[in-house]
Amino acid sequence: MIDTQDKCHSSVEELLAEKNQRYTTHRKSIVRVLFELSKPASLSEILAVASQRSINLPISTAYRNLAILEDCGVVRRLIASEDLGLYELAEALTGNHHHHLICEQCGDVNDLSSNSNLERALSRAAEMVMDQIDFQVTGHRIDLTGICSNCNKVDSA
Amino acid sequence: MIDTQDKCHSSVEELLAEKNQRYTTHRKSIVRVLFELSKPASLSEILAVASQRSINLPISTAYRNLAILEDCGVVRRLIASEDLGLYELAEALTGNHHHHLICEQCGDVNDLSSNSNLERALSRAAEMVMDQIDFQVTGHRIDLTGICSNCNKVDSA
DNA sequence: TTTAGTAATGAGAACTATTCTCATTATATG
DNA sequence: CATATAATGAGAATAGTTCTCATTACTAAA
Repeated sequence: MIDTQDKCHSSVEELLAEKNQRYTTHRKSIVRVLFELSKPASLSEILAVASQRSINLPISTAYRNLAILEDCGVVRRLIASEDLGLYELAEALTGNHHHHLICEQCGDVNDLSSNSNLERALSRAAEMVMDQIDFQVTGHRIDLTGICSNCNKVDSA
Repeated sequence: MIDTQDKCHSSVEELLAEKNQRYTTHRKSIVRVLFELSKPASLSEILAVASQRSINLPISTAYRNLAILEDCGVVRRLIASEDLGLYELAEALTGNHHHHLICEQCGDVNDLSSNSNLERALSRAAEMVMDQIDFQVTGHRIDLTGICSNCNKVDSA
């Protein structure tokens, strides 16, 4: 489990090097933002945080780099929101296996660290599936959907 | 559990009526296609099947009706594909609680009927989550990701 | 340190799924 | 039958994302 940003950056550097990619300033900025947010973020959120730090990150560069980082196993692009790509650091990088809490009202997505009971149940389920059908399971996604604390407050107000 | 298309159509009619919506020919065609495919389908797949039956379903009408059907609880729009909306009949309509097998290679999505072990584990997990954090869980999504039989064949060929 | 050669950048065009607009057509109701 | 409302369909508009291409920044060899 990667716990400091320094360790994170050096791991990223290795992953990029494996694919002959440079760890440029822009790429480092993106990883830094994702590390510090520690929740899935949309492109505009990433740009906003960068902008707060006077980092000018052009849209096309940001998308291109996110795609490259994804290809190198640094970033994962989630499929969780209706019409927005959300990005987070890959589990293979952080070592933090987790799932997501998705608010059905505002679309906000937050991490939910997994627990061993749930994971055991899922592995069993995956095995059952593999036995029964012709599909090679390599991973799973679990999202819990509902109403986040913010939206709950707004509703009752 | 709805097992015949006739039952399905009458349930849909009721659901629409609750919201003062008519069960028009187009809407019936969409429901029919989704019922018969019995797997999540993109708009273009839906249109293709309709077209095979000489049903001319304009894009704008199809989207509009899918949105209305979703609003009435007839259809569910999945978030499972990178850049395509996928539609299926809602579980509340069919009574068939299931999850999805998503092929990471071709993006194809298929149904996976759930089983009680898995569901029990998930409800427990949901309860644990609710206790620990401020998030009101109302549902869950589980996708198993991997390689579908088709892509497996192609790879080994 | 120069010099290629290659990689990354940035601005804006292009693309694509989806939604919107609005005039026309169909349907239901008094 | 008349009128109000709903649904339709063609195409414009929108928005997230990707592509293009000229420019700039690195890197490595001479």
